[in-house]
Amino acid sequence: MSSPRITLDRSSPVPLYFQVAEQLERAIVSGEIGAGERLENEITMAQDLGLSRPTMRQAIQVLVDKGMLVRRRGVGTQVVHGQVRRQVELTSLFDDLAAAGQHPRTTVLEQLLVPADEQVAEQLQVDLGEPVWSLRRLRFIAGGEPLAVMHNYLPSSIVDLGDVDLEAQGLYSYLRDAGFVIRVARQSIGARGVRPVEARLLREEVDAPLLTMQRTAYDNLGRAVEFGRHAYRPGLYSFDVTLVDR
Amino acid sequence: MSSPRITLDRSSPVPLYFQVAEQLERAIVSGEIGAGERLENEITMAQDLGLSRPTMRQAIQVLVDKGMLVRRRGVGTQVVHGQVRRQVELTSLFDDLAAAGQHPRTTVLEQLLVPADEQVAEQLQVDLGEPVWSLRRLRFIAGGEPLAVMHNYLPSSIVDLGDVDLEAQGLYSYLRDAGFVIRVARQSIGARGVRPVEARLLREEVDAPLLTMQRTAYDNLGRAVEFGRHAYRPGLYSFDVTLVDR
DNA sequence: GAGTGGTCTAGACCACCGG
DNA sequence: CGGTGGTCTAGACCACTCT
Repeated sequence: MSSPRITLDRSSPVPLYFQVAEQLERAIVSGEIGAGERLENEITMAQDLGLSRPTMRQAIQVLVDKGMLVRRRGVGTQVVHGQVRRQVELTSLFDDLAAAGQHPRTTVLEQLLVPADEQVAEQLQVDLGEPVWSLRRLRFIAGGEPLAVMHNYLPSSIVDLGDVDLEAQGLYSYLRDAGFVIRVARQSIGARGVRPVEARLLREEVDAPLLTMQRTAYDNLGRAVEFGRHAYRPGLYSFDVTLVDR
Repeated sequence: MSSPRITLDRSSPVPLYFQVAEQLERAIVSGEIGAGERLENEITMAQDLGLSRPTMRQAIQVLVDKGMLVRRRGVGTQVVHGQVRRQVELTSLFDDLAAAGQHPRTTVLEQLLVPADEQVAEQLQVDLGEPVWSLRRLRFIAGGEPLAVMHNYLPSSIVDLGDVDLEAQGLYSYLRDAGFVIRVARQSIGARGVRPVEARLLREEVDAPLLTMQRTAYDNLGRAVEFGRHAYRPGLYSFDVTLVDR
């Protein structure tokens, strides 16, 4: 039965439930609360912190959703076994790698307006043939090895990529700066053989397998903001997903 | 501004927030509430249904977590654009396909106790060399085409696979029947070239790309129940994931 | 300023689990 | 049976967005 020390700052703009969730998460990843260990019950924890029970529950729910805690009615809440993996999050590969301490380099191969093909039109909810930004980039990891070919499409009606330097910053980072709040993304992950052009860019053999990802991202207005077709070298990248039953 | 008709059954054991979420989801999927359309505000909806606002919020939150709704403070709640895709859920491939109306056939290639190798021992939290169930299966889609080679490992200390017919039912279905409640699973999705044995089983060319998935599943006690290394034919299968920022 | 979602409180009753 | 999480109520104040 574990009860890590948690401190609250009621003058902070950070919500109380989030402060609690953050500190609980730190206690779990640091090992202060070990795998399989049980937490103090919700009501006691709430009282100890001077919080109401719903607020305490909200804090715990955050970690349940991350797959770090498991609740059982009548029994209690405990830490899931197994090492904690970093989650796939709503960032581009650039931010992903930057966060992981890598220093990714990017080459822009193409950045221009093209007419939307059928799939792009459908995904971005624009008319067939309507001009959309086409952005093809080659991404390298720290050592200079090519990692991925990324092809993004953005509706020209809501984004202007004309003057943006996407070798200096990631696409998602730019979109955030431009005021887009990405809330939802739908990804489909598959595999296929490398194509000749890609083989040259990625320095792969013919017949090499590639990991592919298609993604459509939506902002907080529900609009499709970006659609991408990407190909990764499978030795250098994989997608980690945590599924939680609720 | 849309307000679908929702009926509540207060005598039902199904939670009220869930009844609301279900009916809202149906209204969205069916198109009764169109993409981009705004919902009535939380307080009004709650009053109309005779619910408290927190309960109404909980119902909406379910659909926000599924990536179907987007909330904006000061503005409202609206339906995300784009067609709704079926989610990856905590079921085995068998259940997945069965639910999709396919009738998968399965051949068990191997079902015996083996000593845990390093990766299995780590994932299942058992000692190196400890006996674990090794289950190798070949899965076919309706037409008889081979779809995937699946290799699962289960700790013999908590599961007994000695007498189980896993050609008749899926692994996850069996685990549920045996009292295991799978709550969390961590998956890693990648790609690689087909191996000779697999090529024969899956009727693929040499050098064909395969989609791979490793998964460790945990039950509601936080214990690792199953670890699997699987390979899929990419033309026949892909992983669809919805990411939601919260 | 009016309207929205975001957070928080202080209770209540219930369903389920274990001893 | 006692203890736990699951659900639900009826409010409150705040932050943000739009007009």
